[in-house]
Amino acid sequence: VPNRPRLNHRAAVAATSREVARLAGVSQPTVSRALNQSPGVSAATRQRVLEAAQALGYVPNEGGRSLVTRRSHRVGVVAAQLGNPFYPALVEPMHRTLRVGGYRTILFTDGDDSPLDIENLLDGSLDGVIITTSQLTSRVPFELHQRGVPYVLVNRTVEETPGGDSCVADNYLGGGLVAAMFVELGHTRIGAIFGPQNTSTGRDRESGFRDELSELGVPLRRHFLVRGPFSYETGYHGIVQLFQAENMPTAIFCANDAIALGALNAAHVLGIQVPQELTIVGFDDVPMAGWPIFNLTTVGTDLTGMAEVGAKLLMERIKDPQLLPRLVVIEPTLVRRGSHSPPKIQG
Amino acid sequence: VPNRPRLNHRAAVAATSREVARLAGVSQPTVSRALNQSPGVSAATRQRVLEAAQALGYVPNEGGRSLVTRRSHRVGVVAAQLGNPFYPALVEPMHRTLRVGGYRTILFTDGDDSPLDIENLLDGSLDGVIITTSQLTSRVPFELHQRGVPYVLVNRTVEETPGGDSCVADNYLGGGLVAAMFVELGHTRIGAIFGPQNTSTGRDRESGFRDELSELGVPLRRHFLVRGPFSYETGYHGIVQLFQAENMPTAIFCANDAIALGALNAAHVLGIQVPQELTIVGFDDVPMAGWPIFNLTTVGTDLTGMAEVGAKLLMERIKDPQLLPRLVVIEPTLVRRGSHSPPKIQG
DNA sequence: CTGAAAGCGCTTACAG
DNA sequence: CTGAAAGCGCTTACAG
Repeated sequence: VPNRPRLNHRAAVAATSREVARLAGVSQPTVSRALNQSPGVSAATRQRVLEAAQALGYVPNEGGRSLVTRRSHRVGVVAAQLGNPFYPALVEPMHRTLRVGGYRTILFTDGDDSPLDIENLLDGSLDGVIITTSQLTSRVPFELHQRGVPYVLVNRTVEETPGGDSCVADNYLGGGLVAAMFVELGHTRIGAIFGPQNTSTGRDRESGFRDELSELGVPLRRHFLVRGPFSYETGYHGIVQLFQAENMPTAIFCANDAIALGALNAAHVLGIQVPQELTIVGFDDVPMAGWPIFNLTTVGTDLTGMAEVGAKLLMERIKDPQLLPRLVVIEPTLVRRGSHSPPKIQG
Repeated sequence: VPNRPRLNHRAAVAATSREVARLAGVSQPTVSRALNQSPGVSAATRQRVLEAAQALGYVPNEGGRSLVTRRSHRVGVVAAQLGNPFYPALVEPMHRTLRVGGYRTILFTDGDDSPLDIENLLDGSLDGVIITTSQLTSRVPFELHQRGVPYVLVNRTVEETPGGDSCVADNYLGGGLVAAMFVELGHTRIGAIFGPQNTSTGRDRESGFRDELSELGVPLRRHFLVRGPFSYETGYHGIVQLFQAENMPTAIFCANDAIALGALNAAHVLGIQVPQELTIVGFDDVPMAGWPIFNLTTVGTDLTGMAEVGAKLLMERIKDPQLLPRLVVIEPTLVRRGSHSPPKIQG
């Protein structure tokens, strides 16, 4: 007798609807109908099919199903480094909302080091896409539209967004709120650590801040300015750089909370008292901003709400791709915590 | 003349290989062969096909392809709340490694509020699964094995892991390292905020800590103990609770960094000086632990390395499902930063 | 080197 | 109410 491979050495394989059908003594399409609650299946048949499916541990193959239904129940979410607390704060409620709506989240990252490969979004495996990161000149929305993939921009706008929705905070207004508070507190030596100018958030927060400051007649000095990516490191090195000069600002606007957290840490290292010696204000109000150790004054944009709205916009658009483009703007609010104060009286 | 819908009002549709074939003047299978670098396609034909594909913006439909190849190039990663800094630190390098290997990451969350639905992992849409969260008694590995889905456990062990790999830190040893340091520093009033006992990390870190302490003859007092989920809140409330009593510990072991960060924040609020009045030590060495403001002494487990190894184990197993189960254990190291010191001399 | 055929696992008209 | 047929978009033997 020749050796036969033992059964348990074979890789287990998934049962198909055909095998369920054989076990239940029905045809394969009947299995499909019974399991999908289709009308016109006798209770007895459905019962037998359910039992057979149960016995075989049957789970319908999503590939086969989506090929014919043209629905994958998967949504792509494009984010940047998850290490930036902004993204978990946004992706998590998005993921939750999508799941409740019956969609799974496929995470794509779009970093400076490894840019997003658009083809990954176009292979028919996604019912829609949420983009939370993209440069103003990105062609991704255009490509998605061309291929008929519903999409929504969250926290970003792009020059050309044909046939897609967006959900953003009024970043221009938010920047202005910070400027107004700085002036109200009596600051005159005002600096900023701005974000990238090729993103809508970077650009709008900056111009809102600048415009309001100039409106109020307070200058923003050139040598109190730093610019960099939306990251902890930008804030950290920004402070180090600004405080190497002899002339130093008393208030700094950070274009997002990641930058502000880096700034707070640098201030800690340099022995700069916040807020007594230096006011630091961020933008986004990520959960960490509320931690007592940071107690960061920041501009809140209801990230959870923004994520939920974004997810809902997308699910609606998936249901009805003909919807006209919609734009939801979230009103930012100043969250006054403990990292701001009037400037110290100077000698 | 009746109204005809305008073309640009029709939803754009993805081009198929058949349309590429027609445009290139070849048969549909030839398109497949040309685009997949299959041998035996003339250079001229390949060229024509590539041009036609380009012109139509053709991207092969992944559903159709994976149905026949039985490869989806997708890997499921099961994580808990991304708000816990541990998960981004783990998921990000995993995602990167998988992408380099040609796999996309599908993120699944498994929270206490909404537990993972195993069926989502079994519908044939995943080439493999990485599990970073699961209770000791979880049946997920067993189910995956039964359905022939390759899987790897990262940072977790489970009682029964047939046919899967795991990559974990030596949590027992790590717990012991902390105990030894506490004793070496001269602490006698030692407390801990432990994690869940139904997880391997919670259990092993606890028993390693306890065993080493008892080995060294230093008691771990019952009323210096708190237990809870691996979260910021557990640490925060743990400290608040421990410092309500008149008798207080001088050193506290936190079962992970999220707990330790919560503890540091509570100490800040209560005006407890760290490390002068209280030593706090964490576990994991997430990036934030190194931030100057926290400067957390912790047990490092090379999260990036663990993630990368986990991803590689899985990709190897996908290639060869017959591989015998492998276990990679990562040696933990004490990362001595600034949140520990000898106890203050007590009156 | 290329085309005609078969089939992956489903769902959905179409008959009966 | 249920089965036989067709087909979603691909890849892969099989002929030629």
